[in-house]
Amino acid sequence: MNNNKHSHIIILEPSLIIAEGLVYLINKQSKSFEFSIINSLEKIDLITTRKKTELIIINPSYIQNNTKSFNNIKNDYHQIKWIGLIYAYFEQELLDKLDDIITISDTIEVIYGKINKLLNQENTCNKTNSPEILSDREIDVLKLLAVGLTNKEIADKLTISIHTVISHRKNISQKTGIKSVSGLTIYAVLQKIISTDSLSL
Amino acid sequence: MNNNKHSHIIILEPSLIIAEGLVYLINKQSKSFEFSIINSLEKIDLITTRKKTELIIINPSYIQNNTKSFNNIKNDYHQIKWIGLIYAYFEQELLDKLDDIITISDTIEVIYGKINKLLNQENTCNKTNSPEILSDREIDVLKLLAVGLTNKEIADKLTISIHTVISHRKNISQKTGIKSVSGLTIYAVLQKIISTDSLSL
DNA sequence: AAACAATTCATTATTTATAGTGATTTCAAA
DNA sequence: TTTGAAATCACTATAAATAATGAATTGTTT
Repeated sequence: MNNNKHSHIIILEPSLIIAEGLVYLINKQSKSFEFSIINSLEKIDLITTRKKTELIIINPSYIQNNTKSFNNIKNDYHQIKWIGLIYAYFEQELLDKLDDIITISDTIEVIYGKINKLLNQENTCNKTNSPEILSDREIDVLKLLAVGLTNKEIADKLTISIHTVISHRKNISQKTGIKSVSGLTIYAVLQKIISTDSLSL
Repeated sequence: MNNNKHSHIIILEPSLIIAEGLVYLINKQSKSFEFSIINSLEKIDLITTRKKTELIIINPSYIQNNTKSFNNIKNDYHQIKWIGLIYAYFEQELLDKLDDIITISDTIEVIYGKINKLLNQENTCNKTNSPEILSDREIDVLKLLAVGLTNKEIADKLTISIHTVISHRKNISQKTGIKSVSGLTIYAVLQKIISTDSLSL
């Protein structure tokens, strides 16, 4: 168990609902943490200069568009542990950059356990087995396909032409050997490219 | 503005983080609400018998697999308003059953505004399109659809005409509120109508 | 007997998806 | 520097799915 008084945790999460809910629940488990809720990677610097931060709980979307900044911060502050807070689908490659992952469906016990585990360990790198057959863009397309969008809708969403979407789908089907939408959907679920959390339970 | 003291709100959301975060933020705006956080449709009955509920904030996944229960509750308690709390993709048909929608990215001002708007209006009924469980034949069709067969192939397999298959599919989509093949596939998986083993790779 | 749900089949018009074949640009690895 | 993968876009022709309406038959249930 973590005995440090007032370990400092930064929460980087766009939804205030989620951020405050997390703070509330962790506080209910233990008063030994101090929190800063922020909404951009850049603000990490401001906070860490004033206060030693031990853990950052981050919505991976902040990394998605700022991989460079993220890597810089990670290099600057080796001691900081990173936990991904996820409630949508993210590429496995993205999640691999983090030390651990929690989801909004996790019980507070699980979350609290993971936090303490990270704060009390020196180093544990995790590597995962991602098939990596599909390219980034193909995964983008597959994600949208698997939630029911048509080619046209996917094109609009990704701001590319429908021809490109069709092209990607051709490649996806070739690479995976799966032609049907239903097959690709199940593939996406099994590969954790999409989540059924939203539908289950 | 809502002047009722202690309006009662039920929150039906699997993620405690989100539920508690929502309560925290709404409370910060106004102390005039009382909350019950629950995790199944069935518990609505228990609570509403003891306390008059005016609003239910619900994660639509609870409806997806229990459309029947949902409709029953909606019929039993006409006065209750429903707000969907979404952070994943849901079919529009599903969301149409609700009076309004908030997302976890919404600011508390937006959320608070929507709650008050609903609580202060007398009636804005939106009709429900009575969905029921699928018939035997519809399940036959869904099974084959969910493993990737085309309508024509399904027709051949069931030795019926393609018109009949299309007819069944129309009914399936109406009953479930799910139009896309991928959505129906996930539905079939979650309903254990098919197993992911059949297509695993 | 009347009402109803389930199953079956049909037509027409329109929208989407698929198959096949190219092509250009960019960027990283050999 | 050549090679190749990734991402982008295009054209043609065909196949498949959907929407809107309609209807006949067989069973149950009331």
